[in-house]
Amino acid sequence: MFQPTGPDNPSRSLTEATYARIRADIVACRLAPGSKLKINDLGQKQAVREALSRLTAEGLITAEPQRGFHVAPISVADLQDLTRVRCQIEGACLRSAIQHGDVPWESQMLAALHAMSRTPATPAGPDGANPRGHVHAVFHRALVSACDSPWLLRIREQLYVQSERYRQLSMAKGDRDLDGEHRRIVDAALARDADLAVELLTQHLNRTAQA
Amino acid sequence: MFQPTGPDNPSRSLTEATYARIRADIVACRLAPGSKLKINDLGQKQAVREALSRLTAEGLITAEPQRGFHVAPISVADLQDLTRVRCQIEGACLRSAIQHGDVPWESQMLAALHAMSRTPATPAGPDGANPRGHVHAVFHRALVSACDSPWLLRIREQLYVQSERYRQLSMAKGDRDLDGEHRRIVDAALARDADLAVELLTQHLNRTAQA
DNA sequence: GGCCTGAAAAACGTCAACTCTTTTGAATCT
DNA sequence: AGATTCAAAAGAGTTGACGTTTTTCAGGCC
Repeated sequence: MFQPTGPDNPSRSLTEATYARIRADIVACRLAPGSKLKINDLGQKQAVREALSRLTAEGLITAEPQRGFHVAPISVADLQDLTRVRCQIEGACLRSAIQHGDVPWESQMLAALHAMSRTPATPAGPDGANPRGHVHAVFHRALVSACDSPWLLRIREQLYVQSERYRQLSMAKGDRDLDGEHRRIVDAALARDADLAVELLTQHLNRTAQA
Repeated sequence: MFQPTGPDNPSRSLTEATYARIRADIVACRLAPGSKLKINDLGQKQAVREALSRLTAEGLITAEPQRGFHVAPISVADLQDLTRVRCQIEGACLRSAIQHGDVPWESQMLAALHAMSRTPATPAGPDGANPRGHVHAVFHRALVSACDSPWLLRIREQLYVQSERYRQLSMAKGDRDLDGEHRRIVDAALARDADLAVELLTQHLNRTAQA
């Protein structure tokens, strides 16, 4: 039979592909927050329903029985709350990573830092791929990759995805020295100065939320 | 977040009901950790698939394409990690609740405390209903209900469900003064002594994890 | 006896048709 | 005009059947 949709089809199942596509559309705000999601327009019904169910549990979508699905709304209050919690969680992850980090961890951070400095802010490919957003996610993940708590990392990932939606909207405010901020965080982490690193990270997150 | 679907609460949709049922079965360990889940045995296929998808995103189930679903495994390492993170999250929730709590919050706590002291540890109804587990969940939710951070509460709820699975297994160790521990936490909360309340809560969670 | 081979059976994923609820909009009544 | 009612349209939820992949297990080979 035919293995559907997509120029490159790495996914094994249609459901998986549909899930990834809709999720990317939400995170990139190509699907407006609060807007209604019409199942029939999104692809094969079954696959879509399953994908939306997963996204519901993830907090990117809200569901009401017999009334369909909506993209989760956003608000300044939500951003403020989200940022505050992220500072706590990411901070805890970073502390743990600094305590347990080994050489591969250090290498990963530096590699991600370099990749980011060499990736210009391209205006979003038409296929939906966003290289800048991707390296940014990779960097922040590398920063905490040595954290020894799977649960903390899982929560962190969940919150990061949420923040991505706001980040997409505040783009173009490119007057910040992002690379410099990242650089200083890495320096503090390499020096194993947990307090300083967490402080810098907190400032970084709070600054990002100003938009 | 989630309203259990009992016999008296017929859910509007089959999917919703199936989701609630399977979830309850996992939390109560009627579905053994790590065991394979056969879709055809669980009910109508579509509803089951959708329910399992949601549970996957919630962390109660693992999924591998073309290979079906498994109940998420449990381990001592996972319990230790989970407990550590829970102390942090529940602690943060409790601090916020103590800071922002009003009279209705105080009332809720006392009501839940009383309900628990009057609910004996019944040996699990045949319909799956577990009154003791329910009032326990209600109490811990009431404790932090005045927390002003929706995200913290959401994370807390997620982690609580996970811990419920372990709690089910460690039942019968009824030689602890649970009501007393709960009582002391409430007293500290009412006295607005955040440090003491969090300390007592941490001890409470850690003791529960000893099993 | 242990191991590889391959066909049958089970389970997973996909699809199209059907039913029921919600929504919409036009005609009617106050 | 504004509100109300009811019927048609749209969309959500459910069902059973179909194709594909994985797993099982019996038979043969080393």
